Amino acid sequence: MRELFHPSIEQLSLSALLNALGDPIRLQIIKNLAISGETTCACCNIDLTKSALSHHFKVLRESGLINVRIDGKQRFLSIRYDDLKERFPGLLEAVIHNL
Amino acid sequence: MRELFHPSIEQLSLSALLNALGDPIRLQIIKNLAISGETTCACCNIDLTKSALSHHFKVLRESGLINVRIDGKQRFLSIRYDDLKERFPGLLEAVIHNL
DNA sequence: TAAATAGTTCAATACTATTTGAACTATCGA
DNA sequence: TCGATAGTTCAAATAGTATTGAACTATTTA
Repeated sequence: MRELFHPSIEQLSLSALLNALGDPIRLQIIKNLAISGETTCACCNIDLTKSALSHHFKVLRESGLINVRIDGKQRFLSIRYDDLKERFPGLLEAVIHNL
Repeated sequence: MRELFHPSIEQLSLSALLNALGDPIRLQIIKNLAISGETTCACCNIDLTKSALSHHFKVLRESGLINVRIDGKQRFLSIRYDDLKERFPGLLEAVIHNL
């Protein structure tokens, strides 16, 4: 695996984003990323197997909420603030503000 | 059935709200309510059986997104703007603005 | 009181999501 | 190159959600 799929700004869907956010574990991941900035998958402090975490990262990535940057043997996760702000202004700000 | 359960402001949960919103049909219902104001269940213009619609109304009501007021043989649905604004300021505004 | 109206509930089915552990890929360091 | 590290993918199990039609409740109107 070299490149990971990330939806373009035009491909973002409101219901897919809300659906991805509507899970307590994924919301916790977003909260951690909002606090810590870019981090690796392992830095999420969530008590789940790594394959279950990988599943949630995939849902977040494919919905457009996060960017996954591959660097060596690690993947760095970050919230796609600018893209989300452009497509759905105010939405992510409101969610994060209410975490 | 005389009284319907509606969660109090303190009982509202962000992930339950986002989960309720993260479904295209329920988002369409919210859109219709945002445009039309209070309406009956039958006024949703959604091509689903009435039992399926009833299910979605229940999810929206139990998550705290809508209020259901019984009046005679009809139920009038409306968005709980004020309660949501108090508990999660900016959230619903952002969603509705991006519908 | 009988029929119509508005919606809920139930049981069954189908579909979708979550979780786990094992096997896998890719990269880095010794 | 060997082993460790970081994470993905797969198959299988489980759990949860959505949909339908039929039966039901409550209310209104004739």
